[in-house]
Amino acid sequence: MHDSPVDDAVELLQALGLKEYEAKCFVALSRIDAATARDVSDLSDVPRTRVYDAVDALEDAGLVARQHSNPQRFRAVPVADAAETLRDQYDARIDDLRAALDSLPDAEQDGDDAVHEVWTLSGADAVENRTERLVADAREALAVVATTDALTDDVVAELDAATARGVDVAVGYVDDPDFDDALAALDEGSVFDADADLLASPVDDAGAFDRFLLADGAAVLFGAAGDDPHAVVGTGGENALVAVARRLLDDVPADVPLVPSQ
Amino acid sequence: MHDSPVDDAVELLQALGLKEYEAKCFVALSRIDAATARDVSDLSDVPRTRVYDAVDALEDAGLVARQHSNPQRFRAVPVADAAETLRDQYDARIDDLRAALDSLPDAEQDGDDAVHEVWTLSGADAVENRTERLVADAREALAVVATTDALTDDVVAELDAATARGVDVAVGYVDDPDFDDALAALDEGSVFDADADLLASPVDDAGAFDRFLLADGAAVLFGAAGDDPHAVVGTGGENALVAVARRLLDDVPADVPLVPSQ
DNA sequence: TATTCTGTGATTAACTGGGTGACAACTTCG
DNA sequence: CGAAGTTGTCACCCAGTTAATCACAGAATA
Repeated sequence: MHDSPVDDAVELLQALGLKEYEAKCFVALSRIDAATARDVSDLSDVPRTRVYDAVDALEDAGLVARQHSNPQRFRAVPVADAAETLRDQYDARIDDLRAALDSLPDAEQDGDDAVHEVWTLSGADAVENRTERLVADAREALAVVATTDALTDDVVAELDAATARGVDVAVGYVDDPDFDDALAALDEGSVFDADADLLASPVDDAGAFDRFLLADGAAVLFGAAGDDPHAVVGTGGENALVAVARRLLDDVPADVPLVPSQ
Repeated sequence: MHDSPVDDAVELLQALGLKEYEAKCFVALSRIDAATARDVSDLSDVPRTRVYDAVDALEDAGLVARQHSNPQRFRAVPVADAAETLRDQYDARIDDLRAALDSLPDAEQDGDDAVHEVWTLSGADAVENRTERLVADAREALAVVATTDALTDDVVAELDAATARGVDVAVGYVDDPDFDDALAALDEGSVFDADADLLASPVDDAGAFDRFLLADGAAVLFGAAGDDPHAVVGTGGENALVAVARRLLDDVPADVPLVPSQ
């Protein structure tokens, strides 16, 4: 069963950094035109004496307007404006963060350029971003097998860009009616016939992967969606993962370039 | 004096919801290519035994990749990817929030349509959004006096849209070289010559305002930038603020429509 | 084998946030 | 005007979280 919209909104606001009381007060105020502290308390189960604290914070965050009368009356900013205000604040913080991280003093130590390393990565967004980056960083050859779900617009755009800059892109064909649509933007010549079961076969006991990339014969990525989205990435030509990758692509036509043709 | 970039980044990450240890570990990892728990501890002042907890959380958030060896090695996702991942997560939450708030059950009680009310609003983003909304909601007449800083692209776009839908828009001219540029998109006929000191005069002891809007003779907004960005908004034709508004616009040419011509 | 290091767990202290009550100032109403 | 109720501010307590430290078994290294 599903939570009520009220609880949903409260939880989301808390996830966005508001305290429980603040979230409840804002939701209550969003359901009413204007209200006193008592009204808010009755509608939100927040103790009346604490409504004032919560509303102070909401006012500072730009989410509530206040009428300085006695009794005071509060009003929530319109939903669209509240969402926009929150988005503005987070965008600003993230921009600042980028700047701060970019200007971080380096602390490099051992130039330990290990050639064969295997890393794991968690989270749907992280997998998506890493996938795009791997495509964007490909220099000469790129093989991809992925479900239609994994081929987001952004990924396809990166594949396009890779083709455009001269990378040999080979996208494995998966038996899915939507697959052709997803790749409409790509050159047909770069699509080959992949084993439909390839992605379904369990590589480890965690489950099946939904995408698989091999770039320049040196960087590999296996990505899994599902409850626990994660990816296994391998870097370096000596990597054991590369062997696995080659093996999985056994049935690729001979003219599909999987490694740099140097 | 200013904090170091390291401290800045740590604070920003905490503002974005990370714990202190998580933030410090991520910053440390961002300064180095790959590192063991000990390396991270040395570089971040986080107790070594707690680096593991922190990195677990960072991995779940998609901000850190892990090499499952002994000793384990950790690597921060590239700055651009990290920022993108965080932004994706917040955008998704905010979209969900909008949906939840839109489907909130109403709890209207007293149809207490007070005609003269004065509200205050805090925060630069909230003021900006409220300004845009007031312009967007104008139906017949709109008078604006603002500094060039207050006339953001979005506000000018809204002014444009208002003119396009038949609203009589009157923008007070402020003596600023950039002012003409800011209003290049607007019809020249809608710009009048305002008293340059109008915005500088202290209306209350909080300081000067940087924008002033009067819509349909019924809605008023005074906005102040500076250390404590806030706005005073008045709704309803009977509002005392409207009188103040009219008084401030004494020197407006007679053909500038300040109230609906009904 | 001896020594050092890694990774996990338990434990404590400090802090934050939720929850309750006291109380003076103010409003309202008889 | 006085009584009764409401409002807004504070102080306080308690529980859950998080920072901080220690103990220890297994692994790696010399």
